[in-house]
Amino acid sequence: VLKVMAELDFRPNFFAQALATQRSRSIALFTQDITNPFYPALARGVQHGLEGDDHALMLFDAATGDLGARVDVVIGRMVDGAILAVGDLEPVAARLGRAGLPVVAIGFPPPDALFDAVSADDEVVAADAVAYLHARGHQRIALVNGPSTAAPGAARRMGFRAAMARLGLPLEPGLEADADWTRDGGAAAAARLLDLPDPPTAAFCANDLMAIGALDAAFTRGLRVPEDLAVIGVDDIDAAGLVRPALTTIALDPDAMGRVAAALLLRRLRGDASPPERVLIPHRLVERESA
Amino acid sequence: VLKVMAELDFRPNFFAQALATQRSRSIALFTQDITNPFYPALARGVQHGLEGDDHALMLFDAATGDLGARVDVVIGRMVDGAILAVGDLEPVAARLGRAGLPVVAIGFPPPDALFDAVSADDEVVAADAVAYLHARGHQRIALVNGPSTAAPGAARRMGFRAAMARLGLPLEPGLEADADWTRDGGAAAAARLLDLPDPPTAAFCANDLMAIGALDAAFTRGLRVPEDLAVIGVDDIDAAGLVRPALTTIALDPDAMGRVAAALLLRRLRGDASPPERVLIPHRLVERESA
DNA sequence: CTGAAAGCGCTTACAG
DNA sequence: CTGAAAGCGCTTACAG
Repeated sequence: VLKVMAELDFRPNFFAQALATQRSRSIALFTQDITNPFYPALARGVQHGLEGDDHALMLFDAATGDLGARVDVVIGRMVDGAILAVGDLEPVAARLGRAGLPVVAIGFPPPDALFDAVSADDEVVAADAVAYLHARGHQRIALVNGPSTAAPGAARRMGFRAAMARLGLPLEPGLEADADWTRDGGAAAAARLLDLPDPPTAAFCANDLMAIGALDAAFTRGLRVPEDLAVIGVDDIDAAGLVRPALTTIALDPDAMGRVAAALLLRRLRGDASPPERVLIPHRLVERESA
Repeated sequence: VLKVMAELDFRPNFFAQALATQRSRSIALFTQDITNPFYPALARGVQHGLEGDDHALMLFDAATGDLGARVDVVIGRMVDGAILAVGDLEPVAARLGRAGLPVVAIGFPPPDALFDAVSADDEVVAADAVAYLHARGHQRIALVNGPSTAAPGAARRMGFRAAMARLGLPLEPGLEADADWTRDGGAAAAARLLDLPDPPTAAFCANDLMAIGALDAAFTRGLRVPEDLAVIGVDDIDAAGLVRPALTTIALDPDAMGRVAAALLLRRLRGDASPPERVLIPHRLVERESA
């Protein structure tokens, strides 16, 4: 029988199997913006974490179309669990949770969240950036953040403010700008900051794409980096080392995040029901030329 | 009834539905290396092409683990069709085709292929690059290619050789190197070329990542680009405009490729059985500093 | 037009 | 240990 199966290249019907067993042996990764190199790196990490296990990984990118609708596709047991690397994770986590799917978040969930989470220690990331800039003599430090209503923007803003206060630096609302994590958005936000009557001398940009945008804005104004404006980013994507001046940034570790997230999810799929865990992945400052 | 359904947040069981209807309303995109920015851009294009249609997109990345195994997951009607953006598409297309799944390839399939394909006109891409380098006075032009056994490496090599012959330029086997489409691979291949007794003065690199690697190799040898070595890439990823010197390259149009691929696949899913189509997406040369 | 039944292709608990 | 039956949750063709 087995021989004939092999000969005919027989493949069990996936849906019949899944319907009968009530499990699909696959998991979903929801990604905020696959076009941001951080996310492919994260996806790679998840794949690494899944090696030696027969769960398949499906990637769903949020940026186009309605995230809610994409999530609904996945519910109804299309996957056994999900990893969420999206900005606004509350509503989608709730949706998934209601459907009984285990979820692990990449990012900083609220303290009462019922799911596992892995992230950088985003407040410390921001604080490290501010401390570095301060050590270089900067007083007027701006924040170019992602939406600060959602993780990780919220945590990075908290860390920024706490560090500024701790160092006795001025905390002006006008020196904080929310953008959308993209290069263009970062350029627009930095442009607004630079056009202020009393502009900042340094900017902490909450990701590298926005930091590169800040470089763009400085260049179009004929400002030198880091002399006229120091900029520091977060992520350490490949482009950070390619751009001129090369970007000083805080390197996260998407591979580790992905691996850990996969391991946590696999543990839940094995039935583990221990309390939600939160694991913090170390970061490090990479000093280059822009600050 | 509908009200109660909405209240209970009822969601039909996906597998039961798929088993009964024999279709999943979702399609797969297989990607060679999601870490190469070309592929996220392509994925975006496919998503755009799927807008207004209720097919869900699942992304499977080939680079980690066994591609064959990933494909098998998808067979058994987990998806209704697949878009293949992988180097070695023959075997996986055959596998999918045997299972009765419509397939469209991104890339250059053999003339007798039974599936739709969309790609750049890769031979012309290579020829344009060679012609540009020749117009700049170069005679000894090297090729840093991806594996030339698979599309699009095969087509780009053909175009390279044809153009060299047409222009009466020397075609030395030693001036052709196969790498693996990565930055490191490109650097290693360029290093070998530069260490030749009579090294090339220009290199056509079949993608930007390898071209950036060629820049790396030139720099570690203290060579100036483009004076000592001119380099031209293909793709026009974001990094091409970021690196110094900025990369002269041939811009492909992954968004258009993705859209067209989606449209072709959707047409097949609607039952269209016309002969396989091959659509070529226009490219254009972007002149920057490296050549 | 409505409603009960058969069927999609598996797995698993159970009778023999 | 083997094999026939029931069940997973839908859809669809068909009888009423």
